[in-house]
Amino acid sequence: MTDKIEHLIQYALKVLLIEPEVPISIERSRRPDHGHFTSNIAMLLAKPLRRAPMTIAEEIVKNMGKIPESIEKIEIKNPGFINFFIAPKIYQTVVSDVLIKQQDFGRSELGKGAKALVEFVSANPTGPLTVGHGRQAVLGDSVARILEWNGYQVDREYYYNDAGRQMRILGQSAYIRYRQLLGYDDQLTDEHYQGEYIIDIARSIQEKYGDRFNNQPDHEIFRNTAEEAVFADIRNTLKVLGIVFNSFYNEQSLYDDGLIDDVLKRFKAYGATYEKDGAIWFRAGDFGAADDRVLWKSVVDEATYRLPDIAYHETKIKRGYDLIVDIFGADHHATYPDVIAGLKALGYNTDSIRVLIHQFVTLTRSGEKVKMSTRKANYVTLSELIDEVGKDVVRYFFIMRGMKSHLNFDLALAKTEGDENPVFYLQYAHARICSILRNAEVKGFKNDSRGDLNLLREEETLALLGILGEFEEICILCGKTMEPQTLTTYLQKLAATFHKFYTVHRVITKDKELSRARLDLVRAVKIVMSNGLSLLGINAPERM
RNA sequence: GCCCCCAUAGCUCAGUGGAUAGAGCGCCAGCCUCCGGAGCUGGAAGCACAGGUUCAAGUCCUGUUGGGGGUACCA
Repeated sequence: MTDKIEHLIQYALKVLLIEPEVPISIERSRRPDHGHFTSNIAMLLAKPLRRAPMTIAEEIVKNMGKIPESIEKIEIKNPGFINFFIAPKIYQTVVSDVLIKQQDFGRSELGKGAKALVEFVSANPTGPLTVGHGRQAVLGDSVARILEWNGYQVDREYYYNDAGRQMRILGQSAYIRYRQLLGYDDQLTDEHYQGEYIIDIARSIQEKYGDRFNNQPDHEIFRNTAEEAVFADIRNTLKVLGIVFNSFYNEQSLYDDGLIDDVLKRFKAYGATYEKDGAIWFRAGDFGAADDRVLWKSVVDEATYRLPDIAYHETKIKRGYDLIVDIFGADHHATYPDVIAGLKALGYNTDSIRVLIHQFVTLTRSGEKVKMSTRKANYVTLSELIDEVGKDVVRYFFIMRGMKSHLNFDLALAKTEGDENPVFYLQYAHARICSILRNAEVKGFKNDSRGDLNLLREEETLALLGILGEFEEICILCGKTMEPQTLTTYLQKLAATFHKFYTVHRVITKDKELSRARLDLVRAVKIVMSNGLSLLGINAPERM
């Protein structure tokens, strides 16, 4: 539709011998009395042409040539908007479009089959996933789903660090708990992981091997058993949320494959490093980052996390991904410029990398803030949260706010079942439609019989048709911005418009023709709602 | 000190530079002879502050204030 309108405007501009320096923008009107689409072209041209926008608008409208039937009316409104009113006939075709495409309605070819890698969660296996990880998990998975929907070939990847200090401490924590089980009075320090799960891990070692590893604090069994147990728990939690990764990439393999040495060697060869105080520094400042950074420590003979991070990202490029999406929490926002700088130093173009930074989750319980720290173990785990409120509510809560906003997760509110939870509003709309359709079947309406869509013309009905028509562009918008929250806002609007329609108009009436048309309409709403929810990984229930 | 994010209704949040800023919760007043009242209708109530850019600013820029996160040879 916007194509047609743009064509009309372009035609008029040609007649008027105006060459616009600005792109012609056509938007959906926000208010019904401003038509369905609107253009501000006259106002944009006012300055270069040095003429009043109203006059320009009038001339454009006068010179559009033949107006297609699909456009019912064109109005000019102060201070120079050109408003287009679309014929109901055009609006009504959305319904048949949805019914034909079914579960594919809304897909786009934005990505043109390009390979995309979405890296998210990437929590080190030192403890159960926290509520904070949950936000990232849901965000990342939703972004991945949206990209797939828009024609990308998407892989989900989890990167974890199994080579550094944190894992050593994890092993030590397990050892100390093991010693305690053996009856010694070893104590954990603040540095260690305090969680109950460490005791379980220690117990499993003790049950299997007794005191065989006593006095062997550095034995790999502690670290390995802990890592394995924690990872099994993490995978399980993610699975419950409906999140499945294509690959888990571990830091150790970068060392094993010699990639760390290789990157460092090239850095040195390119003169991107220097030595200072016995450490090896990267001239990150020369490649767009704020400050130079240490790559190789002097106090211990090992790399800082930046070096493997850079090597890891190089593999993403080498593995042939056209789009690389990194999802980080706000606490990591300072690290990605170093990675970008590192890749630039290695000679790569980094335009294909999109870094999405999400803000923190503030967890409140009975009005009190709960600080989340894996080490202190005074947190609510993601898994506990899912158990209490269900997967759909968890997913919805994490995605219903923009990623740049701090997310206030009120446990008390989330735990209450019922109408406080906005996700039910969407699911209810879907279930309600299913109920109508069941009812229709009982009354003898066939599932595949189509009605005369021309009968769909009341105010509330046209509003619903309009919302349905927006779905495709919303999907594309989400694909570009990678902000799934736009979709939740849309689905809320869709549900609201449907509920309003429902209260005003009966779907199944004595008028068979009208009933058939309205059944088509609600079937279309059901499909769009279901497609939208599936992009967020949320169920669309038939009954509630 | 420096860097990043945020500030919209009593609370939690929407709002692709456009024309009268929207929801939910809470509060007040209504709507079931009829497809699911987990719904619908109406009411009170708001863009932190000060400049600037623009025909047009909640939206962009600068500053101020307030909150969160960074700024490590932890990740």
